[in-house]
Amino acid sequence: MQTQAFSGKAAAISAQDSIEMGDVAFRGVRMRYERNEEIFGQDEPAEYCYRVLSGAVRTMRFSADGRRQILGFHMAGDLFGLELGDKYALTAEAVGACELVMVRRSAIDKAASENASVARALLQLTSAQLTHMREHALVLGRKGAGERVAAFLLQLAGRFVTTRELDLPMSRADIADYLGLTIETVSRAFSEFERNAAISLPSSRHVVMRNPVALHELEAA
Amino acid sequence: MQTQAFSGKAAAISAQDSIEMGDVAFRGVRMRYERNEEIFGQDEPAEYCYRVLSGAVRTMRFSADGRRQILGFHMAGDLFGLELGDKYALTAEAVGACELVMVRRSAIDKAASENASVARALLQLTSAQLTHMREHALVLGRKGAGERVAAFLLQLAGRFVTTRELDLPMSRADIADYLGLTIETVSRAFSEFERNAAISLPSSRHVVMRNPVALHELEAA
DNA sequence: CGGGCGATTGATTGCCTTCAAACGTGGTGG
DNA sequence: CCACCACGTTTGAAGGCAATCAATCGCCCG
Repeated sequence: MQTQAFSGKAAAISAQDSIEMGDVAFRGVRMRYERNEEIFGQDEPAEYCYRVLSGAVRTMRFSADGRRQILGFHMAGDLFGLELGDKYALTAEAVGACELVMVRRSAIDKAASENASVARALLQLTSAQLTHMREHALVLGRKGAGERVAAFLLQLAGRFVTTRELDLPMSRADIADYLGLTIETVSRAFSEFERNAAISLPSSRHVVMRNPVALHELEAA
Repeated sequence: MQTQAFSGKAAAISAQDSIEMGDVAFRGVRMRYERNEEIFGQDEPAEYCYRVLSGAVRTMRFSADGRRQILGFHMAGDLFGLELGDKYALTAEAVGACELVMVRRSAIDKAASENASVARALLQLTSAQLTHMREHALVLGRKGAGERVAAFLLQLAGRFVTTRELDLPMSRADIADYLGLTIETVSRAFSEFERNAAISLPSSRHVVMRNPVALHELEAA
């Protein structure tokens, strides 16, 4: 097994190619995926777990007749593909070109059964995802179109505005399938926010938060 | 600490008042709650974890302006209130009169850090909830009213129809807030299913699956 | 028998989707 | 280097589905 002790910044250089969980850093393989390339598919054997180095990844589920629901976007630093079962429960694709580290799940599973801090980190990650999905269920079940888009922007901005600039790695179609809307409705919401001076859109993928307070109000409307 | 070794059916009688996680059975206190009574509220300190003995419990989140999203229903045997943080992330209420067992979270946390099987059971539970929320996100984001109600009935029926009879512990309002719909729309869907001979409704809380295949078709429409 | 609450049904409204067209931009080949 | 094409985005118009508003029904309990 390729695990090794990990001690803070001392391992910073090699950490680039590893995934840290609790006390353990798992050395992995660096991979590059191109725009819209599939990383793994639902029901495939779940052999690997991934961390994003650069770019963005979307995870999603499909309904029987092909409708797509995006469940999350994963950016630099985020882990995904951590399933408990032996098959992936969802599909992952590269939003744009991206670099990932992949680590064998068997290594992580083994470590988790031997090392409590790894087990705890696993639980923490799963629990964080659960919290995110619960919040998202509230958005999908009980919010209008404008509120959903505002919530999305604020979520991407890290909820507390440090920089007011925001680069969207994903298309309007991705945003729509994440928010349970259509491309057109998402686009109209952006346009409306621009008219309200809540944001400005120098380009379709670049958002400037002109008035974050207004966005917060739009979210809870 | 009130944990004790648990060895299968030998402990069946006392298991009534305990919660089993992995190798360990946590002895708890039996509680009774009346219809609509709050069991715990969002942001309250998360002191206890619960198991349902009888009746049903709903867990939910509220938006800033008070709209309610029910995240799950918990029936006999189900656990709820297992949070990682020190506060509950959601609110739990009794759907109808119900009996619960409650166990101190501190006991479970301690056991989890000492016993890998408990830690694993915790992860398994959290992961199952995550899977459920993902599926629910697909329903909320991408399905029409009829499909949502059909999916709800099939989910309650355990997805594979053993008995065709179904007793709904919850009101139309609860179903509506679970599915992101209104009471009226849920009611209309039930009526429509009855007209289609997919179900019959001897009373508003009692559903007979007359044609499960039709329901499956309605779900994916 | 009367009161109250949950459920059903009907009529209308409104929001989001659908359908359709135009716009802009980035990339490619002439 | 420019023209053109493709694709993502925006905008407009019309339609549909679920929400809202409103009234009645039915049942449980007092």
